[in-house]
Amino acid sequence: MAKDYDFKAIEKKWQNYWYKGNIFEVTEDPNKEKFYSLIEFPYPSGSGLHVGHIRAFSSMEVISRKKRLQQYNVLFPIGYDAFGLPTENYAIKTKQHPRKVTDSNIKKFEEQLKSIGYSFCWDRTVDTTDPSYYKWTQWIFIQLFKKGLAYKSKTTVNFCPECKVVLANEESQNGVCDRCGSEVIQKEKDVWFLKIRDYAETLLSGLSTVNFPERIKTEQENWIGKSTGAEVTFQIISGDDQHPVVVYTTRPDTIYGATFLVLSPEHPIIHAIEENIQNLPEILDYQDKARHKKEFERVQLSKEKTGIILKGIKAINPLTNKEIPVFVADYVMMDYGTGAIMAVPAHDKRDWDFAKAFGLPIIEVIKSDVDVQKEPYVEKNDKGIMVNSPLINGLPVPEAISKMIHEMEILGVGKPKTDYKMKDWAFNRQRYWGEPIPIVNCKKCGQVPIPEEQLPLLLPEMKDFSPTDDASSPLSKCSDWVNTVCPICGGPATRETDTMPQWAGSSWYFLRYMSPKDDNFAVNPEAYSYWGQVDWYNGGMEHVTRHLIYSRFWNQFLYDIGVVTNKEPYARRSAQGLILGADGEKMSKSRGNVVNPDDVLKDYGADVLRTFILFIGDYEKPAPWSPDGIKGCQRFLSRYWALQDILKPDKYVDNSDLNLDLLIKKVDGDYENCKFNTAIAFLMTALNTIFSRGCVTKKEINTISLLLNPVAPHITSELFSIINDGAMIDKAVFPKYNPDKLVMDSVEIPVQIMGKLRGKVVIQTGSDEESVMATVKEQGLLDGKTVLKVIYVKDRIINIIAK
RNA sequence: GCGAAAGUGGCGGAAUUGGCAGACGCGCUGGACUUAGGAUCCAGUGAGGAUAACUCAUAGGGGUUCAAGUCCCCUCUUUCGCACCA
Repeated sequence: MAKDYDFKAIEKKWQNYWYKGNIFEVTEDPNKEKFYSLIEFPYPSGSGLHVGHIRAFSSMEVISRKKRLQQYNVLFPIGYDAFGLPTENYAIKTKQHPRKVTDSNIKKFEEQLKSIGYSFCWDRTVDTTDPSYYKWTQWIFIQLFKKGLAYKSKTTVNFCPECKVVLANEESQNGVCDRCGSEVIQKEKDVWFLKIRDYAETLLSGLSTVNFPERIKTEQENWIGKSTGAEVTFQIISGDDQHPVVVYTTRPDTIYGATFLVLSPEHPIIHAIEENIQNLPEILDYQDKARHKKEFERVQLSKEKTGIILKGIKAINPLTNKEIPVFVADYVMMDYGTGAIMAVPAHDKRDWDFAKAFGLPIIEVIKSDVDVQKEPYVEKNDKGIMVNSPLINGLPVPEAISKMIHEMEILGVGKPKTDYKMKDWAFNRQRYWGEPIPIVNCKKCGQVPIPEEQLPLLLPEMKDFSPTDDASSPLSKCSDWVNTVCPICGGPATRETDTMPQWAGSSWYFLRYMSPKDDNFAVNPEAYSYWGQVDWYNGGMEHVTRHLIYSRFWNQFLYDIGVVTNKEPYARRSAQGLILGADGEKMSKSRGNVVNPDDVLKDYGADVLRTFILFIGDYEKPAPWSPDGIKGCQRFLSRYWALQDILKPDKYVDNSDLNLDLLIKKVDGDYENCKFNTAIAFLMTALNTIFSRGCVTKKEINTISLLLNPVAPHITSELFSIINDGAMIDKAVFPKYNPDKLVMDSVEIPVQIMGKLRGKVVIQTGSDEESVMATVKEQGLLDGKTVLKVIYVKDRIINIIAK
């Protein structure tokens, strides 16, 4: 009998072999095919690794180890996305420097990751807060600035009074701060933006060139929110003057049904025509109220339409030349389209609600069975036919749209227009622990990027980097650093005191891994030409509309300026599901259902933890942690260990019950498709077969060891070396299956009579219908019935229709 | 409201894409070995039925088919994403 498996000692032994020997480090080797597998690098929080990380990393860990055994040159790097608020807040609270906090957190993460046995290329570790890294984050910002893709503009921003930081729209959904959950308020500020909207089209079209799950593509498409339509100019009559107001519509074909115009409360035209607005005080009051409603409130209170007519003001429908009333209403948003709409109540729910509330005319322009006076008819299938629309009567909607746009162009009142929901990326934060924005403000020269040879622009050393109450950056308190000279004219100038958002460093880290120590390039061109695209990137669904879009944007920009040669950074993307607490709820400290991986490691060891996290369920779906379930994986691995006790020379073993070729095909294929749970289930079944047979061959142990090695590398390394006189499993080759040997000689198939299961017969593989029927009769399954019809699916099933 | 995905034993989940529903694991029941069992091994385990034949079972209802968890129609539920987007 083999000794009990001492996971503590054996896991330590192999980790030493891997990490001291640096065996996962790779160099560009043109003779070997490369494989670049990437995980989302962690934020090194003080609480350390959680089980969610382990699920997220384990998929690419399995793929990386498997690809190495399959003789690929595998780049599987690790790093830390270490700028950010929690570290800074913790540093302030504990009166330490964030640098110190970050370093000790990173150290802890590294120890934990190594104790799980991950096969990262440790020599390539990057840290976004390292000046040698953020030098290049700043460099990319300067390139964006030089191309006019970084600009500063005054806007109202979402401000979290708790974190004292400006938030992007993505970080303040539903009007609450993403981080602390407190209510966001609106504040007027100068804000840096990156013109991601300029890349909306290529971000959209690029999706067709990559292998992302459909749900991820859909989410990104929705986020970008492309719509096509037209801009149409209405003239507003204000006293003796006419003012053009442009509306955006996706349905220019319905313009004959446009019976009123609605302006957003913020629309600038209101100020221009205010002398002719007879009920101006009422309007000003409404504007004021709208301003105090936060954006999310305007959205949430959408049930009731409010608005006020502009008395004394009219607009002209440019197609009918009829006068129509003009309203201001907060259901129209200033930041989408043009901030003004033509309302077509017959065919738009919101316009219809508004028209009903204000007693406005409703004119049907698309034929339907619906009485549009009673409910709006919203066209969905593009099959409607236009009515009451002189220029386009009788046309189906799609043709009506293009004809109408054409007519509008002739009349000079409209033109085609494409719009996007996605807004430019607010790119600054008023915090200390981030990359300083490398721009100097000079009274004479304006905004001047600091010369590239002066990068990195280091964060100044400060004693007190707590946030200010007035929403300006802590860096503004550091006057020595703020006051500088203009790189162009040499005159006095001041530095930008804001820092970049946390998304900055993570937008290009996958490139830095290729040449993490290069001083001359963000990414070394030679290294890039070898590693190129990330072959497979796994991460969370929560990053699909932020990090994944931002980093695609940066990569596309770097492609445009010739830094990289692939337009898309990631060839394939997968996403793991959440690990929930044992109660099926999201893990959280307040619920007390958090599983600490260190405890699991202590009780079961790394291999069991790794196996279980992959066996727990469908990789892409959420799965509750099961404290009992993990025991099944522990038993599985100890049964695997016990294989050595029943090892017999090949000639004494009848192994016709186990098809190794099929096993290889299933396991390999399941790994490639993220079906880790079923891959492990197949290996369990193989062990069940072997143990019920009672003996095992060396070939079987070796095949199973190699198949299982990516999941449980320690125990398989050990057993492989025991069985093979000290040979190293990482020098072995992953097994290949023989396609000719996938089918067994005989197969048992079900026999159905009248569609009901009535028995089973064992047949030679590939038998024809006659011989199967003969077997069926032989076994008396027909019971003297008359056969009317037989449906036989080869090697699968036979169904007999009989009386 | 719009869009997407999903609903299978006590639980996590399988099902070669229309072909034996419940693989694999947990849990549970009985047994063996044990001073002991939160160790290990063996057997059983969807429900009903005399533990037999058989019948019923994949959210509910209808349909297509020799054959439906899988395809079609309707209803319900859940999760996720987007949301006064013009």
